[in-house]
Amino acid sequence: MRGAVAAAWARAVTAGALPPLPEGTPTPGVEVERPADPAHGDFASNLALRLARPCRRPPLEIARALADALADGAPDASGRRLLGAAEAAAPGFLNLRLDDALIARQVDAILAAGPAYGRVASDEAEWFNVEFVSANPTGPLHIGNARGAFVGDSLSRLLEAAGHRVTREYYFNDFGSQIRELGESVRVARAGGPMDEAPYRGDYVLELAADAPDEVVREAEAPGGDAAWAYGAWASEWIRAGIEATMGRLGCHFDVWRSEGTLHRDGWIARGVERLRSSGDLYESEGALWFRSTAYGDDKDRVVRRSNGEYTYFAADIGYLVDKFSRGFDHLVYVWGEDHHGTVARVRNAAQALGYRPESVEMLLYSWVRFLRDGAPVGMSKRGGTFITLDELLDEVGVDAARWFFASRGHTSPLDFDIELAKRQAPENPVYYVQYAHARISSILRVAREKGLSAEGGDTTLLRDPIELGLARALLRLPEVVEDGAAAHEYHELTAYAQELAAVFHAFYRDRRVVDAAAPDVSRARLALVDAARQTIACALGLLGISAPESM
RNA sequence: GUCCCCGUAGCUCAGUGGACAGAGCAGCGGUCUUCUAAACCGCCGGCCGCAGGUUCGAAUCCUGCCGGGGACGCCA
Repeated sequence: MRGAVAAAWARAVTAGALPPLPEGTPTPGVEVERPADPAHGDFASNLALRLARPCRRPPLEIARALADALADGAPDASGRRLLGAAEAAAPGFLNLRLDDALIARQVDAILAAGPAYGRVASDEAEWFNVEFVSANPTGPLHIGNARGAFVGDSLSRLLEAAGHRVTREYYFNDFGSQIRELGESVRVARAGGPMDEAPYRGDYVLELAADAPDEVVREAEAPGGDAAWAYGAWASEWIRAGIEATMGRLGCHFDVWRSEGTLHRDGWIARGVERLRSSGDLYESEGALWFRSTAYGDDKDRVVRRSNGEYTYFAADIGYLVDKFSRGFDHLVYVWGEDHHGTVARVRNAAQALGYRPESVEMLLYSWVRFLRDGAPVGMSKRGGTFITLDELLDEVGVDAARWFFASRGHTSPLDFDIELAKRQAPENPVYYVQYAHARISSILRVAREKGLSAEGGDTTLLRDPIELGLARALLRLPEVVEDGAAAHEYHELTAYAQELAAVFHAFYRDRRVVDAAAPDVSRARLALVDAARQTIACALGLLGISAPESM
């Protein structure tokens, strides 16, 4: 569509209907958007408004010239009509309407695409590494981890739909003192000691203590054995497996579980540091090794190796960068809580110093969610054990409702999530509104089958009235929602679209009867239409990891 | 102190340069003998935090201020 407008502009200039741009004027980009008001057509361009000043002509006059030029060249290369109408509107918008027959024909294309409808083939397919959650395995996932989990998985699904390849990755620390503290907590629990002396005090520590297998206990309690380490190593793996199970419940499966320990053992950290040293980005001072982050715009240099010889977390970040890029990714996405804001600059700087394109490293920071119960904030402390687990949240409000809640908000918005309110409003939640549309259509299809009617052989050229075409138009927007969302790394437009699509369907349902034994041809055409609608809703929900029930 | 995010309807949030600022929930009033009423229709509800500026046009961009959250240590 953008190309059609640009071509029309060129034709208008050649034909002398519009003056050429004066020398030295930057060419305005041709912008085409979906107007908010359907009366303004399927697409609209502000090109005339942008050309008014350089061309020294009234915008409306320019818009008229563009509309005329578009009408001249309406049939595309294959001779089909794309445009139904092109008209100028005050103050200078160019409103475009697709040809109705073309819209109706697309219903067949949607049905032919099947569940793959909405998936876009990208000209510039890239391989993304999306790293998210990455909570240390010192306790079960809690509601504080929820947003990162949903954000990361929803984004991954969207990128895949847009034709990219995605590796979902979870990074965890099985190396540092936190694991030792976890093990110590298990030891204290087994010894029946007072838990308020243990570093971690949640109920799950008691469960771990009770479930520790004999061989772990033998190793831990052996004379001269390192009890904290032995318990910690076992417990952290046990917890990690639990995290994997919780994520599986959300429909999220990580491709790679990367541990900081293996990063050290496999030499990635030393390798990364060495590369920075040879590129001259490191220096020693006060016995510590520093990265010259200020050379890349940071406000201070950053320590890589402490004076006691230990690598910092930042050093692990450096090694991890080298590790990730060595695996062939084009693009790294880090989904982090906003508390990581301070580490963004140094990691990107390190990537640049290592010779990677800075644009290929993206940090997606999400804002905190304030969890409430009947208006009162829910406290959260992993060490103190006073937290609500993600599993408990899912038990209470359900996977579909939770996924919708997080997917329908931009990740930079601070959110309030009232658990009691979410449960109480569950039936009114927009996610059920969308699912209901899917169930309703499924029901129509069932009824049709009982009456011997199906979409099979439906002639979509019979779809001509505005109600039918309005629904068909709504269906056609899915691919561009996917494309735009993936390009912007924003998925919440999908929820808005799904809701709107459901609303259009519900209105259609009110106004047009689908199954009518007296009019089998119309019935079959409309069955094709609603089946395409069902499929489109299922695709949109699928991209959000939400189920599409056949009945409710 | 420096930096980042946010401030839009009673509540939770979309909209981030275009055509009258939207949705859901909550509230009020209507609609089921007919493919699922978890639906539909109508009403109520906004100095888009405040003040300047840029623009043909600003909720959107710039500056300052106010309010909320967060980050800044050779910490992990």
